[in-house]
Amino acid sequence: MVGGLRSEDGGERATLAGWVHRRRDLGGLLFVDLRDRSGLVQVSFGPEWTDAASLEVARGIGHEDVILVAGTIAVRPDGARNADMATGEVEFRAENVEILSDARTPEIPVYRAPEDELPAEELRLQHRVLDLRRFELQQNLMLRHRLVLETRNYMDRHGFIEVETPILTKATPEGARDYLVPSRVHKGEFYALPQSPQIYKQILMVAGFDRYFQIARCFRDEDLRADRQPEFTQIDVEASFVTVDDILEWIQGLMASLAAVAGIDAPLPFPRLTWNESMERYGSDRPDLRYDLEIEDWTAATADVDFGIIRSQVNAGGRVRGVRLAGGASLSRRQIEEIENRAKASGAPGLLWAKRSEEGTSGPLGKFLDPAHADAMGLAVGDLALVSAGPDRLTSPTLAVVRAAAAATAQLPIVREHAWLWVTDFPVFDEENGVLFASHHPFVMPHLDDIGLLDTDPISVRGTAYDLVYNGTEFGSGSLRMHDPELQRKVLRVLGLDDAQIEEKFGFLLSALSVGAPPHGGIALGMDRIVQRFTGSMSLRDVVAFPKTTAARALFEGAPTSVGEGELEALGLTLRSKGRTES
RNA sequence: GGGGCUGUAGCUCAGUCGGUUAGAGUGCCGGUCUGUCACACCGGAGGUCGCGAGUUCGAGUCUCGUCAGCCCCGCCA
Repeated sequence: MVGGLRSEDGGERATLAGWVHRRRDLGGLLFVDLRDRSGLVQVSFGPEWTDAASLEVARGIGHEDVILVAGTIAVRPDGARNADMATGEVEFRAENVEILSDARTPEIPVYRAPEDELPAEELRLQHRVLDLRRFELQQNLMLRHRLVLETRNYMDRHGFIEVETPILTKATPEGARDYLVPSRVHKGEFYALPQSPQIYKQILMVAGFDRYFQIARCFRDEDLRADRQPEFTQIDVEASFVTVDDILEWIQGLMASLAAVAGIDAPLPFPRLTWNESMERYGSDRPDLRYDLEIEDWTAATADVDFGIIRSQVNAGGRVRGVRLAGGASLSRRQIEEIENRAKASGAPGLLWAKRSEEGTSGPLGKFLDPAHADAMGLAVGDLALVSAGPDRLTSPTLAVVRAAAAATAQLPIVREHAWLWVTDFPVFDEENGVLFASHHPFVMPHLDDIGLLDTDPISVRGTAYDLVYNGTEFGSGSLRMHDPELQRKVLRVLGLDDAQIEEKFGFLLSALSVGAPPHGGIALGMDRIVQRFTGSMSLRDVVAFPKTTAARALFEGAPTSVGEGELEALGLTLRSKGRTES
């Protein structure tokens, strides 16, 4: 490993191998920066210590060639040391050299000068083998390895065993589209790739593997984003005879261990908020708590404000809520508009605001306020209130965006650089256009106190579900599960499934739950996302060795591809149309 | 499915109002050089301006379409 050479190693004979990162040919002397994944070291060739034949070979060395050099590690002469280089005290004096592999001129450079831009991502993905030689990607994948290793060690220390579950499986009940794999033996039938090992891990609980985990590959056939890949890796965990507290303690311990590997703070225990509190105070179920800014309820404070929008929304049962930016009155109209635009971009109908100065209050809402109102809202001179009036369903997401945008625009101070949070007691159900659906997945154990509400008011049934949030990103999500097949059946019925559908989709789970199922629960954590955040990468593509593009293509290996008639026929398939331009 | 941005030499980019020979840096090839580390210096090669139509006397530049990459919305319960 070349990157670890130091002056103490001076005088030692050695043989080094690696890639030619950079070369400097001075005529008589020739320098090569030799690279492997540990770093760089300067190899020097000169007539005084390199044999003549090797000197000739060295002249022909090109970028990215793989070479083998034998010689001595030498402390560099005075004035020739490089303080910017970890190995800058030493150099390797090559006595002879062998080119193990001749590289063609690389399509994209591995070496980059300090100011150089990265090549276009399209090219970096096409020539992934070269891009993966980049220092940053090597660091990312090495950290990823250490995090996976620490996960396995931690889970093992806590008595969990890793069990592999199938990749060729049955369509799972998550909401995403499945990747399907045609069966050759059973023509016309398909396997699905797992969106998660959810049902398998529950069945493992019934089978008695009371503490399970898996570094599990999952697949979802949905459109992609910077933080979404069609295949991704979860730390999947399930345990029997446990409480929510047991799981949260194990997992926050795991996160603290992983964070320590990455050199990130994770003080235990992580704070907890119920879903209701989180929505009330931050408008979001994954608030970014790096900065302090909370939503306030100003319905009472504005009860006698004679402003049409407010009165009509409150009369319709809505509330007046908003965030108060201390000193925010200094924001320009343009900055406020920017916040408003971001709120609108995420579906908000509009945003009201009020500034308070020595002269009084101003702004679309401000002009309807008198000093007493401003006092009641806690709005001091110099403050800015950003306000949304309406039903919580609309104002919460709006204010969540406003909160984030305002924090960015007003450059609110970061009060904690690493903000960990548990959000608990997610509702079991959600609804859109009058249709009820499972807000997490349909196996979440409802709170025992709320089971009576299943028939009367399902929307208010709280679940034993929790999310792990780091700096506003959801790292993972879990719950206790229903181990009583009758309760499970009931929830599925509430979701609108009839008995035939329940049998077809969940029969094997219900059957398993009927042979003696222990109470159990677990969580799934997004490994890629954790590595992304820990490395500070902008994209998941920088923490996955061979990622897909946003159109789900693999540019390096060139997938997907069309297949021949013969292969289709063996699978019992015919294509309706060929090629990408027909639909 | 929708919106936006980008596409010029191997790579990173510039290219004026539509104008006749499309440039720079780097890389590549050749040469000089014994302490460089973004080595320096001299010389050279390298272009389907993503692709296809259209407008025009004339298109890298304007219009339409299309492909690819990226970002966002929908979607991912």
